Amino acid sequence: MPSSAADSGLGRKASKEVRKQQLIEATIRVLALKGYAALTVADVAKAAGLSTGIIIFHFVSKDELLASVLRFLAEEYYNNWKQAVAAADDNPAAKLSALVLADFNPDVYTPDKLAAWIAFWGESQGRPIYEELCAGFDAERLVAGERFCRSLVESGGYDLDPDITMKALDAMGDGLWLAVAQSGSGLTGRLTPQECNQIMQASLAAFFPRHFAQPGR
Amino acid sequence: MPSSAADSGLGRKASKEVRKQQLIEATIRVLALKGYAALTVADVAKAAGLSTGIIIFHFVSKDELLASVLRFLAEEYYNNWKQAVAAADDNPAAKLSALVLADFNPDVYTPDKLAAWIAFWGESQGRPIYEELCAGFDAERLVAGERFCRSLVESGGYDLDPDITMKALDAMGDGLWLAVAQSGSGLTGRLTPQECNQIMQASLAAFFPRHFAQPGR
Amino acid sequence: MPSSAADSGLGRKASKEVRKQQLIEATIRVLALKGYAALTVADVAKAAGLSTGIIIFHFVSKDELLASVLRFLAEEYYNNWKQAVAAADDNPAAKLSALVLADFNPDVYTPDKLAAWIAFWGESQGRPIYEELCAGFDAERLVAGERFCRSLVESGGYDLDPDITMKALDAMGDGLWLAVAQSGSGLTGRLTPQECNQIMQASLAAFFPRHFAQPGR
Amino acid sequence: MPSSAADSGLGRKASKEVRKQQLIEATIRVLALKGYAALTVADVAKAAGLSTGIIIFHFVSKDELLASVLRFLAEEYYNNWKQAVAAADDNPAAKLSALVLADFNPDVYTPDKLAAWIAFWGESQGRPIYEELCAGFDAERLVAGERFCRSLVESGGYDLDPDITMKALDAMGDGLWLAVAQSGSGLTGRLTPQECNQIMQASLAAFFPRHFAQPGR
DNA sequence: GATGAATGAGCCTTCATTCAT
DNA sequence: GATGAATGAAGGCTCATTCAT
Repeated sequence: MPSSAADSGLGRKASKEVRKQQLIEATIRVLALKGYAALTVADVAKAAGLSTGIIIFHFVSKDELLASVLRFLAEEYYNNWKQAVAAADDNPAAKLSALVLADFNPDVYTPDKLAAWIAFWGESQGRPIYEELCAGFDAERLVAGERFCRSLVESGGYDLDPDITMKALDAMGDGLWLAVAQSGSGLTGRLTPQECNQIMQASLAAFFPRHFAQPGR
Repeated sequence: MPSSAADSGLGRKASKEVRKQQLIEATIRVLALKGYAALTVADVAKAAGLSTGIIIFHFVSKDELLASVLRFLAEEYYNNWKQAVAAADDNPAAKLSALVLADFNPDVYTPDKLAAWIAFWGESQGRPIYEELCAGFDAERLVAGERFCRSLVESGGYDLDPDITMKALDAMGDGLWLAVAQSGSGLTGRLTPQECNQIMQASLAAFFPRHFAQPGR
Repeated sequence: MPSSAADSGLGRKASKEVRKQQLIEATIRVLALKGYAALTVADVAKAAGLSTGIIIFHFVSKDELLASVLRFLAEEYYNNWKQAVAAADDNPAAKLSALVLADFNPDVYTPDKLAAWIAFWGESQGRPIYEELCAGFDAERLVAGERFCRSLVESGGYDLDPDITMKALDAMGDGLWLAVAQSGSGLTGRLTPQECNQIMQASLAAFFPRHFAQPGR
Repeated sequence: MPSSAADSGLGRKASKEVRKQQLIEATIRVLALKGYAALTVADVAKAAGLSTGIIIFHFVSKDELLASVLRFLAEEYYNNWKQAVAAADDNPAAKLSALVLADFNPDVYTPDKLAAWIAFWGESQGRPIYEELCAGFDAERLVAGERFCRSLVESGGYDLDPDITMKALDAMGDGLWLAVAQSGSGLTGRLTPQECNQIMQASLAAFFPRHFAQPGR
């Protein structure tokens, strides 16, 4: 059967890595569409325009496929904020802003990808993969963010605990992702990545008014 | 066969409603322990100290059991914040505080229950149940919170958009729940409901410094 | 819950035998409605306006209930043709006619009852009950019929084998029952007991034209 | 695992249609052996020397498997009498004889296949499949048979109603099938296809003595 | 590499039977 | 006698995985 609409135009001779990436992306689409529990290898095969056999061939098992997807997402996430922070002006405000706003880079984060993330969150109970793959990365980001917050608190004389503030911003980021991910379901009050960006900027301005301005004012 | 440890001491002839509630609570425990995808009817039966047959007898199907669990959680959530707001002092600051802190009432929200919520979030894609049951409740809470924020903004002269502020607080609440739910997994930086309460209070103080003080200062 | 429409007006104190008969009749109705494979004890209970427990109480098991139904039908069948033959005029033509037409006595044979019979035929494979209960009765009827046929052949000088003739009439009787039983399903060309009677009389006239006239002529 | 005795020597990669036919035939064998109610997918799989999964893979559900069996039987039945009538000499007596005797063609109708038919008769209540698949075919055969009877009545001057006569012969055919099908159960007076043929010929001779002779005389 | 028929373990669901009330 | 919640064995169906082609 010739390639489906989802095939991305790759022929039968795609290299090993290209094919794996193609399957990872198909899995993300299915995860967003059906959730973790309802995802089957056959669904992924169909979404990729390939057969079920080839998935097991490349990934050994369904669990390993899903672990590869999570690994891809985690690395992409890490690279995305790392690079955003590196590219930012060399002052704590710009760095912190880059760190927390990187999560809403529309080039990287479509609702589909966020929905895939939420699906993994929901399944992190009882499965050690999530922790194994994400715990270190998460911690590093929290530590970096807290350092920037501390600099701002010290230089701006804010009455804030930098640890608590970073945890608040981190939690808000997760919550906004959830809202974006559920936007596909038509839930009331759900958001676009652009709106999230605005909400996050407004929050930065609330916590650090002498370093950030309310957006749009 | 003697009752298992999970039986809660209820005899064979518990009333229909009591038995259903007992099964709903067992389901929440399993959801927290194994996640949505790995939950089986047999797991729930074992956790409740009953047989698999009785679950279908009372709930018709596994899907209907899970819908009943979500319905229970959604109603409990609604009643919890409604009652907290009603019991609060009659001023917008107290009302808003009651609204957003109700989510961390330790009498209601154990890590288990939050993990169950996250499991449903992860599966809300592709299943209309979540939206059907929760959309209206969620919207009502956002509207109420925004009204309190607007009062504070007007009386306190803050440079804030009430809608955006409430969405920020709401997202933060969801993100904190996620952090609590994952505390069972040993993930770094995860939180207890008490810490969440503190973080949320700190955030209220950041947004509305003339109405709330930083906690512990 | 008070008695359903199917209760036949019998109160809670029905005697053992009356209650068993009530349950047998409910089973026949269910058999006609749903067939043998789909019949459940709960269906019968509902049709009788009673609980499932009482069926097992009276009949020990579902198999025993169904055996009782078949036993009832077989005995009713036996008594019906025996009595019809006994009541007939004392000549072979009248006796044979009474024998084969007894199957279409509308006081005894409603489409429901015939459908129940067919359901048992369909399940007679692999279950010895049918044979155990019916073989002797069937044989006795065939022997009696053959004797009447033989008398007619001898007295009428027909070029017929009495054994084969009786088997033909017997098979036709079964086939006509099938047609009546399926009349509930709306199958084309299906028949009423009255039409069967006519067809059977026409056949008697064909086999033994000097003893029977074509009906309606 | 080596193929069982029932495998018929077909390898793992039989074509889709061949495999489906193989499973249909296994189902007929099980139907004859255990009846409709007791038939399980596992029984059929075992009888075919295959696994249970492959049955659902090819037929979607047990119900669809059984419907496919009935469809096969109905088409085979239709083709059998159609072809027999077409091959017969071009006169009404030969056509009618071919029509009614086709049912006892020993190349097509083994006791197993007849038992499978009876099993479907018994379950036709409450299930519309039987009617859907067979009603049209049955009607066409009755109409054709009646036409032949009418020709004979007109040319032979018989005092018969062609419609009633054909219904009588049709019912007799069904009843004889029933007798053959139950021959496996050791019921007294049960018949072989050859005996049925003889009985049917005797009946044709009884109805139309100027066109058919009593067999064996 | 790629396919898809085939396998079989595991799960949801049904339902005859039990038994406390 | 009668009820109906509870049990648990059995069966239909799903789906990850295998493997002949």
